[in-house]
Amino acid sequence: MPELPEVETIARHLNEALPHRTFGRVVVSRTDIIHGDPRPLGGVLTGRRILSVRRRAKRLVIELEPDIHLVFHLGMSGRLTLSPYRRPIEPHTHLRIVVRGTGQELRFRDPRRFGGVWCLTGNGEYVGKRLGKLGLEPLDMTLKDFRRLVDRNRQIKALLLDQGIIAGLGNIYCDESLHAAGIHPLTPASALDPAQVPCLLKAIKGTLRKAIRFKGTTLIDYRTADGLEGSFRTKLRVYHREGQPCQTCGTAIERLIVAGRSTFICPQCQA
DNA sequence: CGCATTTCCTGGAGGC
DNA sequence: TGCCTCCAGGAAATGC
Repeated sequence: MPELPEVETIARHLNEALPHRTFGRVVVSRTDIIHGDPRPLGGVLTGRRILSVRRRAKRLVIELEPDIHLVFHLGMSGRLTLSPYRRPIEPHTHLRIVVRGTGQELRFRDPRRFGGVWCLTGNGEYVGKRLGKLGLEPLDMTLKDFRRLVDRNRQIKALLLDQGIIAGLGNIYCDESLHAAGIHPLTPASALDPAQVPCLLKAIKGTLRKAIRFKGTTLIDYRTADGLEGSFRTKLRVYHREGQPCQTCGTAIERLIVAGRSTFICPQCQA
């Protein structure tokens, strides 16, 4: 489940390999995952020089000359890899783009198709579905920003998951951050103790930074751009650990449903 | 408007 | 072993 740390990991890798290179042949195997500019993707991308690869929220943005932004959203099962172009093509590979002079190609694969690709040209007039408005970057939030955002009567976990408010957190890092801050996910945000707000912000930033250092969390599908697993899974304190002891107090981790999502808590630390 | 719930999709897990 | 059902989740769509 690629969230901010996973997408950041992939973006950093691609930003080492791609800038100053030029895109070559483009093969689209499923047109319905491509949005934005309605022209055939090859016509837009082939021969264009790559300027940079960045992350915004859970999205990865490849900027090309002139004023072309290719946006990838990995959804739930999406993978974006740089692979030798002779390597066998895995099932559900929807898009391949040769990177000239490297013997490699960029491959976008997404079995569940919750993700997608947006080709934004000019002023980005043709956007299409599933590219809504984004809230603040968690790592850039100030305490003042955060206090303003959490001042509403809504379950804190649902609020943290809302990409229109804070953009980049998903199920794993919400649960980990709430545990680190000792906050129950059902707590109404506006009912947080004043001292808990800076604590939660620190927990969010600390959790994300640590996860980036470990190249993200691989549970099933996620891989780095060179196909490797992220190792933050071994650092998880609550997520996917139902029944196992809390590493702080030894109490068994419990699972509940919040905002329609599996949610893992320590009932002792997050009372 | 604001918030909660449902829906989309496939592979893997588990029951029998 | 094979067949069936259920579940995972990001975020748009729908419901209240």
